[in-house]
Amino acid sequence: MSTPAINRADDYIGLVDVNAFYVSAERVFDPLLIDRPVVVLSNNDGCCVSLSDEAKALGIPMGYPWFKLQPGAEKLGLAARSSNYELYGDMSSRVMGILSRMTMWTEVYSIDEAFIGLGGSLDEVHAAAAHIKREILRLTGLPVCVGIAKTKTLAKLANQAAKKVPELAGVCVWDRVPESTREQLLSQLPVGEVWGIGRRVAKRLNAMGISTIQEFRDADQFRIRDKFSIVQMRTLLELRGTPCIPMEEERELKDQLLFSRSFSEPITDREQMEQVLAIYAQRAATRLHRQNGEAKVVTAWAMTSHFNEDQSHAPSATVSLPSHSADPVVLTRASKALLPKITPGIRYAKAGITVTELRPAGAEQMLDGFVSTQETKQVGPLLEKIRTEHGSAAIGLGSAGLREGPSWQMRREMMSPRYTTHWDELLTVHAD
DNA sequence: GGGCCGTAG
DNA sequence: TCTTCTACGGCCC
Repeated sequence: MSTPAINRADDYIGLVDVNAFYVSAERVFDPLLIDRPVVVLSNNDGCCVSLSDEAKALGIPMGYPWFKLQPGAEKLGLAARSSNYELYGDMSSRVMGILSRMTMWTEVYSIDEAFIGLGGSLDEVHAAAAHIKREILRLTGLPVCVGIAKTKTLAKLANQAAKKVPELAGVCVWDRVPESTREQLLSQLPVGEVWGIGRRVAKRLNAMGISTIQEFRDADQFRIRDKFSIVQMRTLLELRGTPCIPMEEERELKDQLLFSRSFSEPITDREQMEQVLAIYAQRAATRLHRQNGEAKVVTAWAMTSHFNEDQSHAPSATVSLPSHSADPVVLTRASKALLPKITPGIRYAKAGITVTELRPAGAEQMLDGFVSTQETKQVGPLLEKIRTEHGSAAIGLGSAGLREGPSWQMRREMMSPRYTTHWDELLTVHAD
């Protein structure tokens, strides 16, 4: 990614985002899902994380639990898919690739969103965005909307307008909208709709008499900073058109890496928790290794369900390793520090492994004094190679080397094939 | 620096 | 049947 050295008057920020990304990705490969209400479910088939417009029209809210929908799904004509992250990840890279070829710069913000840099007059910028939208649809089959403005926060807002106002046809250049229309919009939209203003802050703002975006933008910036934080003041200034949120440099290595999963049924004893931690630590090690990183600190944690208030327990154990490592053996051993803190009988709903103080693998290797035997033997890379070639269930260390899927393993009962990344799951087209 | 909170998608 | 997962920044002590 390259960053413009200066902000010129004809530099604009675009926010491109795929409409109902997971549902749209499923529809590319299964056209029977088009024009139907469709939801994509979270891990464990727990709740809806992506909804088609038709599903939204049925009144299904984001995050609604699937077990409550399932009984009536057929009658509603509602289709569901388990989330297929391999497919979405691959589709996402295709979209990001197109964006980076068609724009001055691209900052990938999430799996389905990117900020882009565009230059020129308002009309030129609008034409460029419309072209980008058409190209993404042509090359990937995915529908996107584009919002364009002088700041990230306003580009986000413009993107929402592009989605909601049919006349805009999916592209909204904020400064091209008549001022009276913009002001009317800002005076109607609740302040919580702004990027960066969440539920808590919105509630506190409301209590101060600030309920619309317009009222927030016109509030005293220093009062906002004092009552909240610098973050909210930046948001306010961005709404006034002053860029305060810079482009993020693409980082080779993140600050932390976390692997966590909810269980399909609660875990109540230490043996099962030990198995889970072994598997999770190995998954964390695999990801760390794939990112070419190693960690100094490992935290293993577990928690009961939020919906189980009377028995709430959230133990965690942090271990500082003698030296940086991405070795599954080392991470697994460290994660066992949690076990003594597990109370038998408590119903744990979720566990996770967080690794922090990351650095690129091999950095300062010579200064480390010694390298562990497992690392010398390259156990991690070997495990990963076997998993890649024979599937992730093929091999595991210690308690993780289980043949049968344990009872707490996650449910993914309605998963689509990995059409774009596995030869044996390619889409078959029948012509008859 | 660690723990917690809030936010985002 | 009982509610996702990952990452970051800021505040506070």
